[in-house]
Amino acid sequence: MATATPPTTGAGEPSRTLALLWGDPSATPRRKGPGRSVTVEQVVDAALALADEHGLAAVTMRAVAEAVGVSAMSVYTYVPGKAELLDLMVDTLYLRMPRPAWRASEWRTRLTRVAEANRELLTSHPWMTEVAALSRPPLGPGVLGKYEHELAAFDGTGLTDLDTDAALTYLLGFVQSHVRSAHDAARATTDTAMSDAQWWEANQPVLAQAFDPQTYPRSVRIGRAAGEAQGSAWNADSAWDFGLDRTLDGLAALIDRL
Amino acid sequence: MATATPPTTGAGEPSRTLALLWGDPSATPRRKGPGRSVTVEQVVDAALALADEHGLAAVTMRAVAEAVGVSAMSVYTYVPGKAELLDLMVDTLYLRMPRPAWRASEWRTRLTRVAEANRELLTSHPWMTEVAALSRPPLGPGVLGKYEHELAAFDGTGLTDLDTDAALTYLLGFVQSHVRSAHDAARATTDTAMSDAQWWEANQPVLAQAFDPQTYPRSVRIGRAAGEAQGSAWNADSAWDFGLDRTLDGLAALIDRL
DNA sequence: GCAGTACACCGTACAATGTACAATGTACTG
DNA sequence: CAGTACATTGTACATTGTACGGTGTACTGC
Repeated sequence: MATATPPTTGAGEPSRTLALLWGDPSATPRRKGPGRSVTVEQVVDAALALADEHGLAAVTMRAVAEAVGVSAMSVYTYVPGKAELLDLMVDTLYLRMPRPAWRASEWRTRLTRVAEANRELLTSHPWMTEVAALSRPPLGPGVLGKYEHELAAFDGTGLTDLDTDAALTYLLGFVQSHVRSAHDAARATTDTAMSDAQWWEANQPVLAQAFDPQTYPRSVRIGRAAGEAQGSAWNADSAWDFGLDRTLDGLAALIDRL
Repeated sequence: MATATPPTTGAGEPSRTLALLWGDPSATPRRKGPGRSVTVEQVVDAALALADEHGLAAVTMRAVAEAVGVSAMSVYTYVPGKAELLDLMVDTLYLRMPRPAWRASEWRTRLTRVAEANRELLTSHPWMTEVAALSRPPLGPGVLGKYEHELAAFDGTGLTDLDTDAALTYLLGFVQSHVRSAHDAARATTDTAMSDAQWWEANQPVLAQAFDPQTYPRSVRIGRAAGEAQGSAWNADSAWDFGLDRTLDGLAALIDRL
């Protein structure tokens, strides 16, 4: 960051990002200067590989540049800045998601597929939960195609247009929230190189005094119960099943009422 | 970041953070050396003020130091590092939340209050959605007190301990996800100094081609409908009402079934 | 009262980041 | 063939968290 003010995305030419996202139709017949050594797609793929293998923090302009074999500053001739690169990464992955036709007649089955597909995507690319916004995504072909496909899963539910949109956002919000929690939990045990049990053991003296059953009766009881039942205070698969059932039941109250 | 490896939190002495969170009972009778110029609480409050007024990015160790009137490095005699400072900030705000007794007899009313209290907190301190983890929070008195209080809202629902915990996490997940979206949407219009309408206008040429009603029939129809109905593609209050109703209905399917 | 020591405080320094800027060279247009 | 637009690059700068070592202070043991 060069300045203290928040980095403005593509200041001056707001459509530059959109042109990039939509593949810039007037790009093929280039005019002057030397040929480009790589392609935007290669740059984005390199960034994706870095993020998947070493986390979002590993996606630096220099690292991306080295991965594609150009200097750091050359990356800026392909993308206006890092923010736009991240947008492209997200849209690219959205674009590559499979879009099978909705055969199932039950809306619950279709929405379960939607949720599971998103869970898989975010689990394979955990950094996306730190980047992908639900309410103001980059309007690229990936985002739009995904949106259209997932909206189609609501066909036949009888929901209004506005309710369909709200329902989809709600469903995706659950998935994102869940994967984010799962990722946080996994990272906590991973990068401290300390299991739940070890951590608990090491902090026994402080915790014994803090976790007073008189002051926090429910917390202590539930903490113990959760630990015994699922080996840890938080189990990803249990939470997923619980949350998805609740979400679909919540939507059922709207859909099946009609 | 001094090294390329991820910063380990309190390496060597894992209970240091906990001692800080719980107010370090053996801290009052200090032994040697000069008296401390400020207190941990002052440091945390300064960091909170910075985050609230200028966003999370404004919370730098130097800025915090200057705000309390010490040098940058002196902050490290109060907190082990920035990660711990953020933990303290979160726990402090949790600790200060009001905890009114649960008078309402209807569980839906009580859970609505829980959701609204969290929405208010996160809306007043939007940076918390970037920091606060649902699944592995800092185990301080604020987190624990809040947890206990919110668990109590489920008294009388007949849920098992495990289900109560899962239900609370689910409810809070919705709130966090919602506020995050609202924050993203607000920031998008704010720091580009461009309204929804202006943005749409400026990108008309590209968008007209991209938003093809043949390829994306539902998206185009719904985008238009949303824009006309609520002036923007995403309306925070509508989304809140929708989501909260769905969440409570989803839980009702579990609770009222008993 | 004095020596010793533990600790608060601070200045300096370093590695890493995004990216502005200006120089250099290339390949197309007239 | 001259001119120019553009890809590529090295250097540079501001900003970040924090490691390190020096300095002075106030308490402990004699």
